[in-house]
Formats: sequence, structure tokens, C-alpha cells
Amino acid sequence: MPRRFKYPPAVPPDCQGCPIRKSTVCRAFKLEELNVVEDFKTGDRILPAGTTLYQEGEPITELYNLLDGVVVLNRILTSGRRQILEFVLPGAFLGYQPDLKGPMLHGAQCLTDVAVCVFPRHSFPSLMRRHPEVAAHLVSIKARDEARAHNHLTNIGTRASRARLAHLLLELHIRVRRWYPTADDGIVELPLTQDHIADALGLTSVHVNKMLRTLREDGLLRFKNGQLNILDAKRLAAIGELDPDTVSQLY
Amino acid sequence: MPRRFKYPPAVPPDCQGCPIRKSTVCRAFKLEELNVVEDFKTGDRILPAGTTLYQEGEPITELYNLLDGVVVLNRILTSGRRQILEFVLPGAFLGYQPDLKGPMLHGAQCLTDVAVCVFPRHSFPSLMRRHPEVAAHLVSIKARDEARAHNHLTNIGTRASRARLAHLLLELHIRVRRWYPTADDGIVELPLTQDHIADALGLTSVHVNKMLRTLREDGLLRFKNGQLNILDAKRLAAIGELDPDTVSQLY
DNA sequence: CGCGATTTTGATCAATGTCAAAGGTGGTGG
DNA sequence: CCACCACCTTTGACATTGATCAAAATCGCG
Repeated sequence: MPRRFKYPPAVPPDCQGCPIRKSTVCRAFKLEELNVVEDFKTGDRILPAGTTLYQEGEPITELYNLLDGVVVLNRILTSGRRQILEFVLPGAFLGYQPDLKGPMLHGAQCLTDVAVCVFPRHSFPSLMRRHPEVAAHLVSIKARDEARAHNHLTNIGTRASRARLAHLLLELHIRVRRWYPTADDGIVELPLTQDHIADALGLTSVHVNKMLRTLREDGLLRFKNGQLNILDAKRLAAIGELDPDTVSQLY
Repeated sequence: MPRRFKYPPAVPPDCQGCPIRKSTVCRAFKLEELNVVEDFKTGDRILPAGTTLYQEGEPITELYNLLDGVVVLNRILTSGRRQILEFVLPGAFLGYQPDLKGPMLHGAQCLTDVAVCVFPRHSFPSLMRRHPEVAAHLVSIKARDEARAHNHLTNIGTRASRARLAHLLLELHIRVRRWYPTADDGIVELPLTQDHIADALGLTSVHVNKMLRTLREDGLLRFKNGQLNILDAKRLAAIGELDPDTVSQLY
């Protein structure tokens, strides 16, 4: 149903070869301690695009490291409206929330084929107790996630639709390029529909479409078939009020 | 300049008598271990309403437990627009961000006279190393802060102005009542201007004013001179789509 | 080739912002 | 104790943004 990346999702042979080892909680372990993680983890899993990783409102029994692919976190209201909270790229640690045993506060969907590394949820607190470095790293991760949420909040709360869109696309461009570098630096694979963008920004997809057109007509970018092509990053950053100094703390 | 609570801010005589001991990182210590905190902390401080606790863009050297009073966290864009990220009540732990040494990603202002307990910033990581329980609790705190930011994001992104306003006021009513209970359960002291509310919700204060009027005229609430009086919580919750189950994980 | 999902466009409408001015309110200093 | 002042609230007229509705065009996939 949804789009997929050109590349199939990759699962590393072991934790030593894991490409995201340094960006998630596993960072807590030195190379020679990685057996702790390998003993702890439940296993790896490959999920096709469109899969629900976990559902809002349901308790779950796992935690996830995103190894490859793109996931979206969202909340759905009784009114039927959807708010996309975050687009998640490899290296993220998913599913940790204040009440580990409570119903999930948000849902997670795979936008592409995805590879995850699965941890058991119930024994994670004891892992943190046995290995305080894990807790320390999780603090950093959560602090950064919070900062990203604040950034997103600021984008929606203070900017008009055109600026809002420019800001989001630039940000995604920077983040995706980091994990999925491409031949042409300006072009990046972005597996989103205009509907996703609209629900992330609190706009309608019709309006997003119209704003995309103005940006295209101004020669700033092109976004078609899941390909985002940034033509004039500088002018876009001005329009979207993107501050590179702030951004650097977020990724 | 700004409003103040009727009561002056209170500083506890020692950590044992600290009213927020259980809601912040200090929770990591048993009663008889509290001397660790007392040795670690820099001291307490009382700040008059209107004070800037720390400024966006500037590095700082401290961390704060909010003991008493109300603080607001915000970001200000070059365009001059302000986004209020969160209204902070006693028990919060303030100033921790991904890059502890970097410039603050947001600013913090005192809405009322405030009492804070000050920690040194540079030695906090070593405190976490020596006392892993601190890190564990900070994980919970940050996870909850993130969930709150997601909630706020959802409010701004998915609801029309009237519902947005109803949602925020109900939420604040619940939170403030918890720390500052009043004789009449429906009335609560809320030291905000309509400008604050507008900047929290991504609306103009003029529009907030008009929506407040409709809520008042419908007999749902009254908000005047920093007093919020909820007259019909049930109907308000319906309008603001407030889900009590979700809320419970957030406070 | 045909189908479902997505994108694109135009016409119209509703929600929210902007501007401007008048009325309140509490705090301060004479 | 009064009067003034700064800040906040309230209101109305009008402008603009973004939503809604509907239909056609396009795309990816089987």
C-alpha cells in the first residue's frame, strides 16, 4: 500500500556490525560488552511497509531500536483527526513512555519496509539498574526527543503554512540525507504522501499541495513521487526560519 | 509587572521537609540518604515574578528544581513570534537539555514569585554516575515531559481554537489544583494573561479573548484577573476532547 | 490495461488574523 | 487616599489564510 525505499531493509549480522550501535541505548556498551545486548535482545524483525509497529491505546510488551527504514508516530483523536508527532529514522529507540505498562500514548506505523531490533519491555528497567550507562544514555535520548517535539511545536504554533512546510522539508532533508546519502546531494528519498505532511503540520493535504506548488514555482524545491529535491537551501532556510545552530542539537 | 500568587513562595527548611522531594530527581534518595542532595545542591533561591530564570540562546551553569510558583518555557523566533512550550508547576526539573554545555534551546520566565532549588550543572553527570537511581528517575521525568509536549502538539495541530482553548484550560485547571488546592474546587489561581494563552496555543490574544467569551456565555467557565473558574467540567471535556485516561499518564 | 491511491486544480466558505480604539485593573508615588 | 500609569481586556470592522467540496488528472502496481 504505501511507498517503499529502493533498498530493502538491512539487518546487521550481530551487534558489532550494527550501524546504529552508537545512536541508541546500545551506545552504553563497549565493543567487548556487546554480548550483554545480544543476550538481552529478543531478536531482529523485518516488517513490510504499512505495518503497525504498535497501536495507540494498547499496552505492548516490547521496545524497539529502529535499524532501517522510516516509521511515523501519531495520535488519532475521536474526531478522526490525526496528528503526526514525529518521523522516525534509523537509530531511534521506540516505545519507551512514562508508564511502561500502560496503554501506548501514540501509535507507530512503518512508512517503508523496516528492520527493528526488539527488546523485552518488562526487563528493561532491570537492565538499566544493572547497567547505569543505559539509563544515562536513555536520558540523552529522551532529552533530545523532547527538544525535537518542542521544535515541532514551535513550527506549528508560530509559522504560516508556507514557512511551516519549508521548515519541515528542510529538516527532513537534513535528517534523511544523514542516513540515506544520495548521489546528488540535493535529492533525497522521502517516503511520505502529502497527507502525511499535512497531518504533521496541522494543515489539509489540499493546502499543502498548493503551498508545495508555490515553492516549486519559486524554484526552491521539487517534491514528487517520494523524491525531495532541494534546489535552493539557503532561500528555503530563510523562508522557514531554520536556525542551523538549533538544529545541530536535535540530531 | 506580572501577576503574582496570593501566597509568597515557600522554601523548605531542608530536603526532608521538601514538598516536591517525591516528584523530581531527588526521589532517587531515601530519607536517610538526603544528605547527598544537600551536599550536592548549590542552594535555594527566591525570584520575583517577571524574572528570567534562563535565556534562550545562552549557556547556563545550573539546573533547577521548581519548589514553588509558576514558570513558563518559551522560544522566540527572529520574526518576533513567541511559542510557549510549557507552563511549569512545582516539582519540575528545569534546564536539562541534550547538550548540557550548549546554548539553551528555550528560555524560562517566572510568572509568579518563585522558589527554586539550584544544582550545579557541570557535576550533574557525575552525580548520575555515582547514583544511577538519579538517572533512572530523570528518564521517567524526560519521558513524561516528552509525552506532555506531544499532547500539546496534538492540541495545536488538530483542534480548532475553541476546543484548543477548552483543552488547555481544563488541563491547567487539573494540574494547578493539584499543587494549589482552593476552597472552591472549581476555582483555581492561574497567573496567566490572555497573551500567554494565545502564545501557547498558536492563536492571537484577540481571538483567545473572543473564544473565552463564547465559553463564558455558554456557562462553561469564567477567567478573570488570574482566576479560572470551571463551571461545567464535563461539557468542557467534551468540547476539548480531553481524555482522562491519557491525562493520567501526563501528571 | 485498469484500479486504487494520490495529486492537482478551481470555486466557495469559514475561521482566524490584523488594526484600531475604548474600557478595566492593579500598582505606585505623591 | 487619590490619581495616574502601564498593562491587560474587550469590542468592532475588515482582511487574509486556510478549510471544504468536488472533479479531473496522474501515478504505481498488478
